[in-house]
Amino acid sequence: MSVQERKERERAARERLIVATARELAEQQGWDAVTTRRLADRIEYSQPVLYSHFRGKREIIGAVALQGAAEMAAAVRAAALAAAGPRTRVTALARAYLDFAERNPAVYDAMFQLDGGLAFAAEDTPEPLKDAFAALLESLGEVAGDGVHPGLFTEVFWAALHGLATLTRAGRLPPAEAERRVELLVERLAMA
Amino acid sequence: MSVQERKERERAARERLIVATARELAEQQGWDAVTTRRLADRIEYSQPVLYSHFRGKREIIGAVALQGAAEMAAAVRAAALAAAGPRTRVTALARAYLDFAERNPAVYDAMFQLDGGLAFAAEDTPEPLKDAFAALLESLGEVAGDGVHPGLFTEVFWAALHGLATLTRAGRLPPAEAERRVELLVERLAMA
DNA sequence: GGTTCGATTCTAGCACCGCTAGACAATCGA
DNA sequence: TCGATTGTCTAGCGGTGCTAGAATCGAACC
Repeated sequence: MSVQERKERERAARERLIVATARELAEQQGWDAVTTRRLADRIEYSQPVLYSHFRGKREIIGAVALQGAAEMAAAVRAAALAAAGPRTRVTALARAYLDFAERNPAVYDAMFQLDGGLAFAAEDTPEPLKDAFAALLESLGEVAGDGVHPGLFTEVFWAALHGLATLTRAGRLPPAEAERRVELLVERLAMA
Repeated sequence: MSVQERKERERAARERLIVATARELAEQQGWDAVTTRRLADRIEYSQPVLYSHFRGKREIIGAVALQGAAEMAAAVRAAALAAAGPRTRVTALARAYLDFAERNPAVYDAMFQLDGGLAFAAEDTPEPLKDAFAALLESLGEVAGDGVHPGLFTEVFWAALHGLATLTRAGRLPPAEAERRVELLVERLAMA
C-alpha cells in the first residue's frame, strides 16, 4: 500500500525533474540543444525512461508550456493587481507579459512557437492555457470600449503583444524603443 | 568566353530551381519535409550540389524568405494603391498582409519563424527585407497620428499583424472572426 | 581527333537525431 | 526462497545535416 504510494511519489518527482531539466536546458542553450539523449543524461537515466513519462519530445515541450502558462497567468495577475486604474492596469499587464517573454524565451517558445501538441481555442484546451487567457481578459475586458466584445478585444491586444514579443526577440525590432511601442499600443487600443 | 557565360547562366538557373523546389516542397508538406536528401532528389542532383550553392539548409530558407519579402512588398503596395483614403488604404494593407501569410504559410515561416540567417533592423539587412518594411511604412506612416514617429507606429502595427497571422495559423485564435479583429485593429490604431 | 587536365558531380560516410525492441536486473507476493 | 512482475538498460533502426575523397565529365590544346 504505502510502497505503492512511495513509488508513485518518486515517479511524479522524476517527471517533474524531466520537465524542469528540459526547461533549464532550453533556457541555457536553446531548444535545439534539448535532445532526448542529453536530457536523459542530465537526469541520470537512460533515454527510454523519458518515454515512460511522455509520448515523445513534443509532449515534454507541452509540459513546459503548461508550466509557463501558469506562471505567466500569475505574473499578469500580480501586475494587474498592483495597478490602480484600468489604464495603468493595462500598461502594467503589457509590461508583465513582455517581461515574461523576454526573461523566459524558451518557455515562451514552448507555449507559442513550438509544437507542444496542445489544443488551443477548443474544448479540450488544457486548463492553464484557458486560465492564462482569462488572466488577460480580466484586465483587458474593462477597456474594450463600448460595443466591443471583450474576448475579441483581448485577442487583438494579445496578438499585438505576441507580435512585439516575437519580433523583438528575433531581432526584427530594435530593442531600444520597446517601451515606447508599449505606450503607443496601450494608448491607442485601450479605451480608458 | 561564351562557354563561361553559359555555365554561369545554367548555374544560376539551377540555383533558382533549388529555391523554387524548396519553397514548393515546404508549402506542400511543411518545412520539416524539406530535407537535403529530398530536395536533392527533386532537383535530380546529389546532395553536395546544394552545398555548392548555399552554405547549408538555413541559407536556402533565407533565399525563400527574401523571395517572399519581395512578393509581400508587391502585394501590400498593390493593395494600398487600389484603395482611396488613408483609412481604407490601411485596411486593405492589413488584409493583404494577412492574406499573404495565410496563402503562403511556408514562405511566411521562412521570413519570420525560422532561422534563415538573415539580419534584421541592421545595416546589413538585405534590400528586399528593408523594402518590405518600407512598403508598410508608406501607407502606415500617414495614419501614425500627430507627434508619433511613423517608423515606430509602423513597427507596432506590423507587430499586431504578425501576431494575428501567427496566432491564427497556429490555431491559437478562432479563424471565424479574423475579419472583425482586423477591423478593430485598424479602427483603434489608425488615426484617420 | 585524341589527350590532358581542371572543374564538376557523385558515392560513401560521419556524428547526431527521435524513438523502440528485447535483454536484463531488481523487487514484490506467495 | 522462489516465481512473476515491474522497471531499466543496451543496442539498434531509419532518419537528419553536412563533407572528404573518388570518379567523371567537358573544354582546351597539340
